[in-house]
Amino acid sequence: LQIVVERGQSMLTMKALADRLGVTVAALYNHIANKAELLLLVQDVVMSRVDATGFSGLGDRSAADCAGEPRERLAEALRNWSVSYRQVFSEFPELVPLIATTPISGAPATRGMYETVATGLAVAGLPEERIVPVIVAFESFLFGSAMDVNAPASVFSSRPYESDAPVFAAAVDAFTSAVDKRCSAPTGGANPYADEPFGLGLDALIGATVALLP
Amino acid sequence: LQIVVERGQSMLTMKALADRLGVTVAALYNHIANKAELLLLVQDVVMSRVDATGFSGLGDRSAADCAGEPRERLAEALRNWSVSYRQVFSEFPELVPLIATTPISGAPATRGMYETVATGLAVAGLPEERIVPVIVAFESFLFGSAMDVNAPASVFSSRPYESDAPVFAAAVDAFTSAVDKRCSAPTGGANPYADEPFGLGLDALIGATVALLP
DNA sequence: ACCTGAACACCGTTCAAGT
DNA sequence: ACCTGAACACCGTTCAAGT
Repeated sequence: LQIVVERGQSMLTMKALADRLGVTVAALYNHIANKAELLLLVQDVVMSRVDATGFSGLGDRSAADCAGEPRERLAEALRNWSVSYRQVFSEFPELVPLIATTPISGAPATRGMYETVATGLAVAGLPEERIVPVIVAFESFLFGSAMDVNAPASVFSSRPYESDAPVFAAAVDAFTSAVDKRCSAPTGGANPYADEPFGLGLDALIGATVALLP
Repeated sequence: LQIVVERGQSMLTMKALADRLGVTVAALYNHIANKAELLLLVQDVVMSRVDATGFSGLGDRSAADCAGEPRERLAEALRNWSVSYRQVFSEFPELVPLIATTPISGAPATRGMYETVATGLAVAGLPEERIVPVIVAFESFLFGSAMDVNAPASVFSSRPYESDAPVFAAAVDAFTSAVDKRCSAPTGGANPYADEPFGLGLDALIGATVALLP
């Protein structure tokens, strides 16, 4: 029955909408202690959709056809994982603040993902005490980026008031018109203006991470 | 009277606690349209506490005693701004998701900060169409970092379950014991384990930004 | 112009009572 | 073991009525 509850990764996460199970609100409390526990279950099923498989084959030095040198392969794994991570959580923006401050105790899929990523970083040669800082730095950026995707495309539209911020307004115009010119959305975000900042920050973090390798 | 309301940057932002004004909840609706408008006012007063003054003197090439070369000075301005930004919003974590997705229309202090930062980046020589992406990338990281500060220090404590994530658990141990050894908190965060990831990501973003200068 | 009191629809949670 | 119905304390919002 919990499995059905977990399927309710859909929006709002309100009990009223969890009544798609054709059940009273009070009945839910026979299966979960409180809403926090429900959100933990949802968090874990959402986290399980993040693709961290790129970190798995990082130790295979024997294969002669392994793509590129180790630095390149780690960069690729970090990039794919980050894109997937942002993609998944941009669909559940209301979960972001919760996940960012929630202990992972009792969330098996979440722990599994951390284990995969940590293992990949370790076999790539990252010093052990740097693994967690790297992961946390990436996650901080990814959480913020996921929220940014759900910002309205007009976050910076201060059109009627432009006069008191001319330089910034000009920079917004220069950026938005540059984006409008090349129409394709590289990482497929909903907010077209969110992709370039994401790529810029992601490249910076990846570059700094591979620079930590011996 | 609104000024007094703005003073209520204190926690909870609930109307019930806004009754420190010795007034009924309903009376508030004579001054604001709804809670969203109130939060906009709070957002702006919080944003006004972010220190962006480091970007102001960036154009002074005449002064012979200007500290270091332009790249160094921009890096310093970005660092001070980021530390202040994270510091301020780590005190109001519940505002972060709101601010990250709220248009800045009608928020004068917020617009003022963006103008200062944008001007600093422009005079430093950053191409105009890169200004907004850089700011957004920084903010994404800063929002995530601010939430991370408010995560319990034990976000990664999966003690009883360690067995199924041995590599990650070892990495957590290596990191936490390394932090515990050097007791000082560099940026003064509440969560001592949040400072190193923040510094790591911040250095990465700063490095990538100055690399964009011609 | 500004405030109060009462009401409304919502939310998370509890609990006695049923089967 | 699992569900219901009713109740509780809370929240944001509205509105008639006061001064």
